[in-house]
Amino acid sequence: MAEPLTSRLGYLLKHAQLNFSQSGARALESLNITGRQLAVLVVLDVAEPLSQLDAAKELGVDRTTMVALIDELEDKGLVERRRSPDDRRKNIVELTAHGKQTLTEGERRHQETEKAFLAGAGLTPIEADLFVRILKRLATDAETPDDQPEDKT
Amino acid sequence: MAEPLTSRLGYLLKHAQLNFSQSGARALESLNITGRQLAVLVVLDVAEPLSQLDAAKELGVDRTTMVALIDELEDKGLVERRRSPDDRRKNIVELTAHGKQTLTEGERRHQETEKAFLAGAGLTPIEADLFVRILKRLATDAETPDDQPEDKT
DNA sequence: TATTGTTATACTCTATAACTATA
DNA sequence: TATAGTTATAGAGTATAACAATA
Repeated sequence: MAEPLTSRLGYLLKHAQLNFSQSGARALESLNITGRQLAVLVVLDVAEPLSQLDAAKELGVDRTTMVALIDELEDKGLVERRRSPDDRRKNIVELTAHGKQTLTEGERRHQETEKAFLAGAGLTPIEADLFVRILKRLATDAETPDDQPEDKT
Repeated sequence: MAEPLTSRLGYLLKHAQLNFSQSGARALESLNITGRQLAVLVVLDVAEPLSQLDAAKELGVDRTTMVALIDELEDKGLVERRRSPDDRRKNIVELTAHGKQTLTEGERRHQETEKAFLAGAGLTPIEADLFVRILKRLATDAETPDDQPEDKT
């Protein structure tokens, strides 16, 4: 009758994401960071150091969430907070030497994981490239027009 | 330096999924069910009615989670529990007439949402089809080989 | 008054442990 | 003893409200 669950787009996106994040977690395990933490390091690794709020906006999370994320990274010695001299309300967050090393190696593993993930599903490089380009459109075209069909039940 | 966040596969999968589930939620809003609840109805709509545990396995959730899901659906009058005569430990869960109507209309809207979502990103039907086939492989090829690279930091 | 970081709190989602009734 | 459903509880993950320091 109804299509099987495994052909539903929502299910597929969710489980593809789950599979990938598990692969990523495995790859980062011995580096002692999570994928989430690596993403924060990526955000923070810019020429002009960011405040916590800037980083939060960049990552698309709340500033209260960013407090906890920075806490974790600081506990591991990967970043350091310091008061901004320009505006003493702000914490400037910068990578430590250890943080930079971890970022470099984490990124290497991340790239490797992406390649392995796409190749592991038997995708040719051309297919993989097409897939990622399509995915990018679906991830960023935030607003599909609101059709809001009539209630016919 | 590092690739921008928006080209990371994990980020793209997560946000594509978020976008889609928001579209789905909007489409189902006036039907008064969530995407999750519709998925449960899909699972339950089979010739041989399922027990709660069977349905949980089918959906890939815990049996305690299924209790709450069935509670919600029963409160809305979409399903009914009855004790299995064969094994009185089991609850057989069946769609009510209202549940069947809701499922039919929900599925119609869901299909419409999928089409709109893929078309909305400017995908041709051929691209959309290819995308879904690739996604299916990525969602189901659960285990990528564990490379577990050396710690080079 | 508004903003940044922080804390306390709450809410969602989900799983584990323990209870009950059945087998 | 084991299984199905249930409840209580706890753990992520994240957000809202309130507070202190600063602007």
